[in-house]
Amino acid sequence: MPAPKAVPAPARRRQRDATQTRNEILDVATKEFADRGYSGARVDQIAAHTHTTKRMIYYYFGSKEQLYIAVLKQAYGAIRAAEQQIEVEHLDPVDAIRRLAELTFDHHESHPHFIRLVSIENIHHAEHLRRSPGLTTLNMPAIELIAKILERGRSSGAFTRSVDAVDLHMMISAYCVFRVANRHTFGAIFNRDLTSPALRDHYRNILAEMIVAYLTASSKQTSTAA
Amino acid sequence: MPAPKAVPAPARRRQRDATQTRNEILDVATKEFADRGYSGARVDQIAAHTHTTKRMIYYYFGSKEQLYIAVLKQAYGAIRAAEQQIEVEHLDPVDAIRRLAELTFDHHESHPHFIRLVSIENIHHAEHLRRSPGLTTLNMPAIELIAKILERGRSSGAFTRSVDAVDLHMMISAYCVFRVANRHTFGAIFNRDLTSPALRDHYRNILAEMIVAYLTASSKQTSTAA
DNA sequence: GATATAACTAACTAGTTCGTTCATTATTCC
DNA sequence: GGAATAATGAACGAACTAGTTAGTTATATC
Repeated sequence: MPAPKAVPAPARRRQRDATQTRNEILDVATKEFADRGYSGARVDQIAAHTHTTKRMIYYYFGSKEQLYIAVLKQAYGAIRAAEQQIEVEHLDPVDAIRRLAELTFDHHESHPHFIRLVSIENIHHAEHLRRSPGLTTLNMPAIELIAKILERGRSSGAFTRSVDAVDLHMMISAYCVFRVANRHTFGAIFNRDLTSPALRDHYRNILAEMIVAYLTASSKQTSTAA
Repeated sequence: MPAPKAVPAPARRRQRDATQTRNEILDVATKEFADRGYSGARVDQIAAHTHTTKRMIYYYFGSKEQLYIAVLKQAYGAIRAAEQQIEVEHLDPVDAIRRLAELTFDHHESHPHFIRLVSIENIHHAEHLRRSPGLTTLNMPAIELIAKILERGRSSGAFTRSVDAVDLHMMISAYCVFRVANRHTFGAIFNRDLTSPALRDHYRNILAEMIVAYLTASSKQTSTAA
């Protein structure tokens, strides 16, 4: 037994607190990287926005790149954790997939930082993601979930197509990610704020309708085989 | 005797050619910016990949930022020009919208540079796009085209929903852009190359089916109004 | 062929940026 | 309480980078 540590921890921040310092750096770095991109982010800026100094960034993370990788890891970890929470097994297939799409939509809506980091990582050809074991874990829970719903829908006859789970995930993600990631150029060109709160329900519903329509389409339109 | 120099200069490039130099800089800059992002791009690198020098970049474009804006302008111009070429008025509404989706798909497939520039511009909150008059021209031809098809589909009864042209454009773009823009992270996580030539027809068909299914869905699934 | 000017070049500068050095202070363990 | 170790800070520097200076050469025009 390593001491019960009966200290009441008096709401006071310890003068030296490794994990808190580390976490603060990570949080500030997340914002800076998401905001300015990898090359655009400035280590000095990150330091300036913490209660500590640049020296600590190098003490804890070693380099700008490793800090960025730590930020990526944390961001992906949060998303995976959220995916684990999705509970739609009790719904019938159509409602389940609709619910899943809506939850994905809401989740992206509330995590713009994550989406920006993903965009940034794509600009860099996912080189950091690829080099980080643990981040590329396949068999994500979200895919397993979709696969199960698709299977149920197929056997119940509710879904008229055989659809691959990863493909469906891509269809849903594409819509959700685009709306957040490309809102600035889209807004500039079409003068429409895709992420305006007033339009949120509208766009969430379109997504759900689109996915359900695709899965349940009557077979009349199959392919115009040019 | 220092060489006769009677060479007839056969189809020789002019030693001084303003437009060619300018265009070369623009082409090289497009690649550099698309490849490394705005902050990641190096003016010296761009100069090194041309037949001219860095001074010429400043001679013709004034600054890194103005060069970047010129690159953006050219890229958007090319896309607009391509959109003008789309000719689907002779097809019935369902085939027309399917064709439009497929053409959009193919167009994005063959212009990854443009998609990367758009991603990069979004990282920068579209600040350059917004400040460039002429780039934010509304009433794009693509939207007009979609609006016409939607109208025809509605009145013929082929389409069962009232859909906004900009929204439909967004749905199509989201799918096409995501597949190209996010292929690296998607590939790293799901071990699937979305842009693999072997899968191109597969993904193009999914898009077309999805859009057509949405527009022609029988009204049974409207909203599970939770 | 002389002249004007557009096109061009090499080398440089001022400022930035990542990363480090060296010294100091708090905390833990005995 | 004292030693060992973990955490911290101020200032520095080497390398890089956008932008400039000062001068040169090709081309068109007369």
